[in-house]
Amino acid sequence: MFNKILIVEDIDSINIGVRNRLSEKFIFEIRHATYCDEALLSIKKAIFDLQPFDLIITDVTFVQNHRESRIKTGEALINEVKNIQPAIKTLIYSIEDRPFKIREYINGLKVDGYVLKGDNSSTELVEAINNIQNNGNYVSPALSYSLNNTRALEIDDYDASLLKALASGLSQQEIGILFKKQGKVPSSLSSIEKKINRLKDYFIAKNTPHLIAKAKDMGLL
Amino acid sequence: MFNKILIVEDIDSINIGVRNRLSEKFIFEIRHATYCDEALLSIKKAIFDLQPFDLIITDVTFVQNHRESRIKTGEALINEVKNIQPAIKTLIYSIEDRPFKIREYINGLKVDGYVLKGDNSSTELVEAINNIQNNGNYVSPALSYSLNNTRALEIDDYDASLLKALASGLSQQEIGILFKKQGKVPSSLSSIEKKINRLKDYFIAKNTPHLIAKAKDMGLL
DNA sequence: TTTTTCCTTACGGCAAGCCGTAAGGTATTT
DNA sequence: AAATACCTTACGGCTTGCCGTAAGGAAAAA
Repeated sequence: MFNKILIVEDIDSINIGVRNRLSEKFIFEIRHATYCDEALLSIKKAIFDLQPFDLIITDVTFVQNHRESRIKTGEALINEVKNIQPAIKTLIYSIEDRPFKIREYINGLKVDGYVLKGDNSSTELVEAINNIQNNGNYVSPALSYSLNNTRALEIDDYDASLLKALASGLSQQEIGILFKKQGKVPSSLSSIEKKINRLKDYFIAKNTPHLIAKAKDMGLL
Repeated sequence: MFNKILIVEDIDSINIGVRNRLSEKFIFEIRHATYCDEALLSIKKAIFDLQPFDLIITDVTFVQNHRESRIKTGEALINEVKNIQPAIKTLIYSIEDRPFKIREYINGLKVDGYVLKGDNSSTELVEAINNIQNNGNYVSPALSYSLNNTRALEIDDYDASLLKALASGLSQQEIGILFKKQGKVPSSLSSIEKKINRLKDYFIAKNTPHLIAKAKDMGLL
């Protein structure tokens, strides 16, 4: 059973709503932080006080406001938190529904739960916490379909950096030079042409600007 | 004084949070809808019952879920609501912070208030409602700076459709043909080249893919 | 009205991107 | 070990985009 959890969320309305619901359903202590640096500090202090958090619930995106936070995203926060407390359970509570991103969180970040903010999300949150308490996982039902759909999966690391290079204004030649420097292969002009062509086929894009627009729309950039 | 308000918001946590706060501070009746079609229906019914809403508080973006809603955005909702009840007060409560968009809402849509979701937003919401009750306006302080900043203002209608055409994969020639057909001027290949060039200067973009990426980032596409 | 300025259009040379073909290399299959 | 398939690279011709110059036309200033 959890004794203490931390919610990281910068929208106060959500904070109030979540706290309300969770304190109806659970008896653990609920703390919250409105930005990532504050969250990390709380985690550290809790460890020092020998009363560590059992679970951290965090959003991924935070609005940049007056107070500068070193850690900008929930993703970075989870990484840092796991460095100092590897056994902590993690749950992402976000509106982000792009499969590509969520796969990153689940497979790369190894979060225990992913709840999509929506019209039933506080109920899902309760269910997710119950699962995680029993060492299980949870992913919002609305996402299971798109996660099993393989479409975005076929874009690999190479393709991603190629798109990124194009979006940052590099010419095909410059990309070749960059990739050679980075030891990325293939790096010849010819191969880069071919790779871009494959991407255009894949996204059904008529030319490079079109490709960039589509990649942006799909959240790959 | 307001007697009855409607909140349109599809994230339940926010709904709970906002309701909580507003019912502490005000005595008016609070209803809510989780999607736009439901909201419009409530507005119509309230008029029919001779107990119309005084204020509608709505988000702009809604996640597309199982139940299909004809009206997809808060923007469209406000338009339709004002058609049937022109005197109703309107307030947008959203995370959208791109100046270009917000100008549209305030100048085009003539909303009475715009509150940015953030770590102090429920307090702002209270202040905004107080202002609007006295026939005033309200815009979140965090936005006043970027709204007065003229940068994005210099992009006119022509530029916008040019960017859109590029993002949809048209070649410069094709754009010329399209513009001729639409009676848009200038439409010559040469002028289109020049206009694109101006945009690249403006956005400090090295080439067209780069331009599209930047335009997307700034929310112009 | 005349002058000036700004905008649109046309053209030509050069660079970048596009596309097909072909050769060499590497990994996999048999 | 040989054969096959796949990937990387190279090259040439063609199209598109890029950039400067220049001429014609419309609106604004004098």
